[in-house]
Amino acid sequence: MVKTTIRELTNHEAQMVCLQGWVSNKRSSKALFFIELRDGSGFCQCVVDQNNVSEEVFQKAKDLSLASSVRITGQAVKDDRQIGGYEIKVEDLDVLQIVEEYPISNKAHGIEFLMEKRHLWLRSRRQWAVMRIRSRVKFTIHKFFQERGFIQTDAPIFTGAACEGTTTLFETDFYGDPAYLSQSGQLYAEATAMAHGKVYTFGPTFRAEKSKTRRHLSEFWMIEPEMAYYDLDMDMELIEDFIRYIVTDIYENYKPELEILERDLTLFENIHKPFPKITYDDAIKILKGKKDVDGKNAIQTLENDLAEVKNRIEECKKDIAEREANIAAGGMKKGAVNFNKNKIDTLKQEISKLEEKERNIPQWLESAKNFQHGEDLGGSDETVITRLFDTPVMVYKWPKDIKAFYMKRDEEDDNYVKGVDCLAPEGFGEIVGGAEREDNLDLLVERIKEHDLPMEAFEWYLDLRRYGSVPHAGFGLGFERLIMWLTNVSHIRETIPFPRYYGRLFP
RNA sequence: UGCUCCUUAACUCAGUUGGUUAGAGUGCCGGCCUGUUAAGCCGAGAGUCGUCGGUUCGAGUCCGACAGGGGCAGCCA
Repeated sequence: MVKTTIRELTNHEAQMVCLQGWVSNKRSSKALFFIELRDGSGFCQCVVDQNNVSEEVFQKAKDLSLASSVRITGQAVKDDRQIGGYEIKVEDLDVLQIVEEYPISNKAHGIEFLMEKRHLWLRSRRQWAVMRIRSRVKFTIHKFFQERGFIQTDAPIFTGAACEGTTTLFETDFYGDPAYLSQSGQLYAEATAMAHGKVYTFGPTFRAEKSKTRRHLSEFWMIEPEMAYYDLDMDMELIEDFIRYIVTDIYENYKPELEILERDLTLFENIHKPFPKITYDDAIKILKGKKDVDGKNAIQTLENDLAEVKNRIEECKKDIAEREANIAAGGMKKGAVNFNKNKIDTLKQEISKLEEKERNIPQWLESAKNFQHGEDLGGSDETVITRLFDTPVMVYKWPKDIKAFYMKRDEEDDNYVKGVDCLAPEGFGEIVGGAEREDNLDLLVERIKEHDLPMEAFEWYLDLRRYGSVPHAGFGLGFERLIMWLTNVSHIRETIPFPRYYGRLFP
């Protein structure tokens, strides 16, 4: 008998093994118990057969409850019906603790309840899969940059001033002086890039905006590469290689996790295609329906969506009415009545979600149709544009007034800057924001004044242009947004073990 | 911060134009079933209807304030 983990079972086929874990589900019949065990490395069904075990072991199996901790000894048997491909024929059980009543059942829970129980929720199958992917992506990011000669450098978390101005920051007391928690490491990355050539930072970032949306956190992680002697084109090329590298790695190595998450794999299968690169001006034309993408029109697509939603609401209502009539007619068995009542509840919930969409889509249409050149793309605008693509899209050459002060002016047209946003497909929206940086001292000073930023706070930054200024570029990637996109979880709160956001500081 | 929807059992939700004792499913507990994948079937227990105030003979239901949550927008990653 050998102590092992579920993930390692493939090396112990037909052998006696001992697994140490927790009960994640239990099903029973008269002489059989199916115990779904998780041990951190995976999930595995363990079968307790009355004919195979002692009376005592059978009774122990009967007493096991959800989340109880247990050591299970038995034979590892290959079974293709199981998710991990193996099953344990149990011979002995060693119970460490029987749990009275585990708060999280295998049924529906709301996000608020689950967040209160986040410390337990992390044990659930989907959360487990998300955290494994998070870990892998973190590793792969380091691998990507290290393989290409980048040096990882750290930006400070306490800062004396806002890096980019506008954002709301968390204020702390730093030996009597106000200090702010960092909202970006980019400016510091520019400094270390002038020391090492190619660098990246990977650290936590803090924003004190009172945003309660599925895309925002108060504390999140950012990756910010910065490269000396890079221009915007090289920057975009790097972004594309980087995203393709990560997506490919997850696709090739994390299929079981993607399966648990029920991730549609279209994204992963299309990732080899070149990412379209379009200018801001073209993006606006697409948004306003004046330019099609592969024969798909943005406004038309949105109108079709709305019609589809309305149709579906009607279908649901009809279905509900029929089921209610059938129940009222009588003569139905209790089980069938319950089934129909459940179905009606499900349909009602679907309707309330659809009605939310029905309220939102017309607003998105309005926003798209009335979009004025020079405005920044809003969340819904990004959704509208990226619905039309099946790979990430690069949008570059932005009006200077809506972008940060440090972006380099476009040599061809003074009104634009050499910035780029990488938008993820399937309506997801922005995951990367990057730019070639302004390397001319006078122009940079001018921009700081235009943005009304405190010049003295940027003196050290201006030194980078005084002493050996070179063209350079970089980008910033929101780590949790990337994970959210890869795993397709509905809320960014699920992509970090203990999320911090407006109204949430515990657990 | 603005708009909008919501708060009823441990969980997810029904509850019609205000009217006796408040409904279901799930979970927990008991029973049945030899292969289940959110198993199934039968049974039992479980509620200060978010808080405060108002209208009314009567409020889960109507009105107001407050608190908390979801969605969207803004801000952004």
